[in-house]
Amino acid sequence: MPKKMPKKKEAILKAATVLFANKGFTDTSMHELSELTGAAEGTIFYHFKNKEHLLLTILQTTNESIVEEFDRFIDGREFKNGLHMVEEIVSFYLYLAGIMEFQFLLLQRHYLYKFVAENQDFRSSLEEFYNCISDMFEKAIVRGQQDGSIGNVHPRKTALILFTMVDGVVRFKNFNLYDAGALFNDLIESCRKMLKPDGETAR
Amino acid sequence: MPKKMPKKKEAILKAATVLFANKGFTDTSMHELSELTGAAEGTIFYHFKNKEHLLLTILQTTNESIVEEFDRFIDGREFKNGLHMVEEIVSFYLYLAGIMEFQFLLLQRHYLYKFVAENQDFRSSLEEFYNCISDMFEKAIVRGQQDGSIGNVHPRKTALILFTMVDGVVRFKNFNLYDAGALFNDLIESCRKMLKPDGETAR
DNA sequence: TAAAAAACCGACTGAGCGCTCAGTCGGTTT
DNA sequence: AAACCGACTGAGCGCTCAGTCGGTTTTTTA
Repeated sequence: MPKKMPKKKEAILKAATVLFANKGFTDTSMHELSELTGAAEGTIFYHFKNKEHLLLTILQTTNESIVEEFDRFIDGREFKNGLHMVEEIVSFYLYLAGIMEFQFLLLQRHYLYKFVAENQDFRSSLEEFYNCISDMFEKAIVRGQQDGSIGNVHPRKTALILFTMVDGVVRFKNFNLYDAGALFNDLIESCRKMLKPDGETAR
Repeated sequence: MPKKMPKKKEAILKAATVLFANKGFTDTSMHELSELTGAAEGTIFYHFKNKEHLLLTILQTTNESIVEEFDRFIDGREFKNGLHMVEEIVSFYLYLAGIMEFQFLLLQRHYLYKFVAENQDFRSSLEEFYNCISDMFEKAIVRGQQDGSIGNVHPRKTALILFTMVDGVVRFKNFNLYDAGALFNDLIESCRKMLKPDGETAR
């Protein structure tokens, strides 16, 4: 983790994350960013060579901190079986999406994909995030199939479906359509039923 | 359905739908739109009083045609039971999201929510769309619980989870992350398992 | 077929944008 | 005490944008 960062630089990164997530890239002006942080416009360009590079920096730090959070989560925990691990990943994803609201919102915004299509650095960061999540689900499913807590499903495809599910719930929450919390129990229950071995009775 | 529309007006609506969906609202310029349609910039403002009103018109026609498609789909079909109906709705949603790619992409773009928050007309259109889909799922679930094809789940909440699932898959497809088609069979199978009555053996 | 109405045109405007740059300032090194 | 440093400043430049306006062409109507 990079420490010792100039005050203004840190303030700019923080404010820009919120603005880029809420208002979008083009709809956020450097002037607005300068007013909000108390930094002069020139200061922003002193720290970041241009607007796009500011976004890239935000995307990279966001990706790093999310991947790091998940690594720490997986390492520091014992899961009694694969199914339980899936459930915990879902919970933790929703938890993180709550406390890192703006970062997750940013990752879902479609304008990122213009940059991803044109810039390798953007692509790398975003791919790492997506792979991190889907690999985690896949590992949990494979483990569950070994210990018998999960039935005979296609690990990769089912991992992707789980990912789209939690991602969809987060999107609904970010769009202020529905409260993710209210759906939590039913979501976990749905996952259990989706994954449980054939012929078993639901809990 | 409004017929008899001036040639250029129709061309503008069509092109703007694609541009607003792919590039976003702010990143689409009226000049670009004028070049692409062969209409002069003045013509655009002759038909639509400003850029925002052009977007609103697109949102309204999009919403109307999607709701209409679903109404026709539900009316013109017999479902052998509630579960089957859920499966068919999921299929049809994915089918529509394929042939109306840009309209669905537009509906998912986050910048819409700035307008929704500030403008009642935007809000009405978007709410109608979301209610149409979730109500349909809910009705199918309730019917399934009556005919015994669906187990004891919370109808509304489960409807929302189904919605977030298909919506999530469409988003992954629109982001070019994964192919929705490759996930189709596993998605339907997941829905079946999620919904099936307790104690039954999977097919 | 002439008049009226609707559709269309494109040069133009001024506000706002990203970004530059010459320069200030307090602290460290030489 | 001179030289150098990174952090920061804000006026200003070149340019793009949404929206306007006075005029022309096409279509409808009487």
